[in-house]
Amino acid sequence: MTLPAVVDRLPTWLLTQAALHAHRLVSERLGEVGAHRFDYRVLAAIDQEGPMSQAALGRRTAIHTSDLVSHLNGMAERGLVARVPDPHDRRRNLITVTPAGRTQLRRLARQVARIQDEMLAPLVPAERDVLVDLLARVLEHHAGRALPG
Amino acid sequence: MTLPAVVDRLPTWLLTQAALHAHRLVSERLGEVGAHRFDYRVLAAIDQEGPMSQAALGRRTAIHTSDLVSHLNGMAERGLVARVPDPHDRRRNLITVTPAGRTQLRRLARQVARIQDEMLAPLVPAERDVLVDLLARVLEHHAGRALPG
DNA sequence: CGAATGTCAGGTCGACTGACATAG
DNA sequence: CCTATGTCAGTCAACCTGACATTC
Repeated sequence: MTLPAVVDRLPTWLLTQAALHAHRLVSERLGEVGAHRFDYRVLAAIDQEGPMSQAALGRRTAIHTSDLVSHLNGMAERGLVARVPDPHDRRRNLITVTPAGRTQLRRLARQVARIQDEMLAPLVPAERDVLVDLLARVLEHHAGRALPG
Repeated sequence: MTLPAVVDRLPTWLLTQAALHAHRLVSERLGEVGAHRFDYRVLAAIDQEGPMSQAALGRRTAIHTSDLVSHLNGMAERGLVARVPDPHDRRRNLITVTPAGRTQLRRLARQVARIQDEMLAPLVPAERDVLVDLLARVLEHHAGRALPG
């Protein structure tokens, strides 16, 4: 492939292009095990922090509330999560992970680890850490503003 | 904002999130000067390498040919580029930059530089170089495969 | 009252596919 | 004949907006 020399070293370009590849990889590899991109984020968030409302889950996972609704429908149909009414706040559903969801989470965690390795194949471990640190700092800087929803 | 702790250090997550911010920044800041995201890529590519066919331009800029058609329509209407028939290959249009296009290119180059600075604000120059290097290597590794079109 | 929650209907934009006529 | 080019119509997935009823 002929890379656009013009723009070759532009951070915003490199980021969006790398993210495109990352996105494709994740979608493909998770699709191979019958999962959607969002499944891992959702399962891991609840597994780690316990059942929470859809609004809280959306904030945690940066999935827009309106998208979360239909995706939780799908995950509930596949038996991965369940909605239980919050006894203390009747507006809320507490989203819980089913046993099948926990099994799937373990499988996805392995798959996700493989995906990271594939994504960063050309970098040695120390370089991967550096990349992650730099990206995390950039992200933290921008996280304050402009998270709509 | 509450960042998703689960996924906090996952490269693919960090990349897609950072790219989201980058994308927003670029679209907003270029919109402010009446330009589309693609304008800079297109103008810079031709300015740097001379007039070329739409197919070649698409390869250079990683803009899909079918999208390029309509965007070039817009840029032509705005007087930034012109299509001239290639005398040696009657299938081709050679895309050329008009004087107005060159003026706009200079303006956009300045704006793009500002955007990079805003994007990488928390990093010192040496760190920015490291980030760019790492991303470029990752991208080069993935560039071989899966560039559809 | 004002604010948060879950739901839905829909809009926009970017990446992509498929078809086609024309030319090499 | 097979391939490349330019064009168009249209799909698909993400991200986002706006509205609404319910509950706090």
